[in-house]
Amino acid sequence: MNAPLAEDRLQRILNLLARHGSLRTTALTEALGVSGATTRRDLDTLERRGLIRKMHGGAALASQDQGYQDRAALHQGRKTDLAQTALGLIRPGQTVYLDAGTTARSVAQALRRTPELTRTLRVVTHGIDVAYELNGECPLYVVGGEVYGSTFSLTGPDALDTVRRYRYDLFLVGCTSIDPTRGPTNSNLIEAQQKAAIIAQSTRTALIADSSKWGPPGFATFARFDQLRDWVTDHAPADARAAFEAHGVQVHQPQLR
Amino acid sequence: MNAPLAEDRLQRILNLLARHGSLRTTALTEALGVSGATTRRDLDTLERRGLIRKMHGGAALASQDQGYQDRAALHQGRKTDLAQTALGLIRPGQTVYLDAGTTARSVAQALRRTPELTRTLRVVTHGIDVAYELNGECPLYVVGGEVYGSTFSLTGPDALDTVRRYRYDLFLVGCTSIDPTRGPTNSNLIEAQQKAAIIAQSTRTALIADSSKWGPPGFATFARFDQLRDWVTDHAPADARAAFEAHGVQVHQPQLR
DNA sequence: CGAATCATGATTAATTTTGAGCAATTCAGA
DNA sequence: TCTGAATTGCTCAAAATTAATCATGATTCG
Repeated sequence: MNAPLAEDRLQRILNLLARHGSLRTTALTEALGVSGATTRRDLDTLERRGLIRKMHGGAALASQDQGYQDRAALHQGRKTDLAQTALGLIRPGQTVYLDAGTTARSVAQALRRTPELTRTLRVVTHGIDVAYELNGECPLYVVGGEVYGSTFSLTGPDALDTVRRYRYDLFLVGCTSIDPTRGPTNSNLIEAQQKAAIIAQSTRTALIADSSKWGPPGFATFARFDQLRDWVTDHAPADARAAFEAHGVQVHQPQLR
Repeated sequence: MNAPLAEDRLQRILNLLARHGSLRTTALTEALGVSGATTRRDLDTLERRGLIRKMHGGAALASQDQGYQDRAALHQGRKTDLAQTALGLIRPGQTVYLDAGTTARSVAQALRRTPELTRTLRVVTHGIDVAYELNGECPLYVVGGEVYGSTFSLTGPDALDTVRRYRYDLFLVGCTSIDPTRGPTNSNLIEAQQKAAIIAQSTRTALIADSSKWGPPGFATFARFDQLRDWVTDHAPADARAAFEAHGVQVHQPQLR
């Protein structure tokens, strides 16, 4: 008998989701004729590939292809929770280095919503969009350099130079992916170099990366696990959590809902 | 049967609020068919994501991002003409230093509308908003420094240092006011100092300032008239034009339609 | 052929969501 | 300012959902 292969089943899930927008796990289980465990595993892999968004009770398509802009809002919601959790690491009066990138940007937006804390900070960044968000909220320092197109991030020799001239209490860093054996990586070499330099100047470094970053090997490693003090994520798979905690990294997740 | 997911309920709340502006918690509870406790919890998470504002008895949509767009809309019409005229001074392949401030920002927007020219340029700036506008349009260099609150502008010793390390073909500079006898002025001393430093590194400097700037005495002078090569304005009163041309400054105005 | 790997299903423990009850707070009218 | 009603925040327990572990059969590879 030629039972449907796993890939076919995945495709079927995508089709069902495309038709219905979002579905409960139980509904999918019934439709596919497999066990709930398998359905959930399938949803895991689809989420790893960035094709869907899992939530308690079911899943929805990740791309906003069907004109449902709420998918973007869902994705945004997760990032917001992540950002909010990251705020918990910040103490009043600190000098915080905020990375560039969409994750850092959502942290900046979260900061703007808590002006009591933000006013007491000094924030340093090389992200144009981050600076834009935080303008006027607190003492703000922007590293100079060449703008690297898609990420709104300032890099280059000048940026490295500047970064090395100061010290930071806390570095909130993002990444492209997390290599289970080598640590967080970035697809751009120059940015990775810059992150490494900032880590060297920081008392404490916290990695902010959602669970989809775990697994796929990246290009340039910019930190060993033991250089991190915290990992802020939406969700920590068991193996990931173990890898981090084995190096003494504290794992933080959104608590309330 | 496919019961709606929690996230879908959140989206529904947003849709309802978008239609009605604000709603009582009891009305929402009834509309959603869940308990009051759940409704209140949902409102909590939406507020934590910064999407709504909760108040006693109900909730409303959070005002979206107005600080940004208000400023941009200000003086839009005239500034656009001014910016378009300024583009006439730029030659393909040049390295252009673009000032910070609302005037420079509208020049950046004009540049974005003429990608054929912009692609050939290298732009340097210390304006966060300018960089934000031009991101991805051309090689872009941003000077590092401390953000000076309201103007999105990067200043300070690092900025001065960096500025002095390079040379620019054309400096498009704005100002707070033009003192008829002493030249263009800025209300902020540090910014004035920076402008002066950029002028020293530039082959050609063009002042962009609408006619309302003419007359009122300002605070810190950053250039003498004879250091300018061009004045781009919406309208040049006779005495102003005379003052500029007496020092060999060319005056540019938008051509009347 | 045998060992190792993988996908799957079942079981159990942990987590999340939800609704209800109760005290504290806020609001509106006298 | 006082009072009563409405609203909110909180804790707790029940139900649903998910994660982790293990056993089983299929498949792959040496």
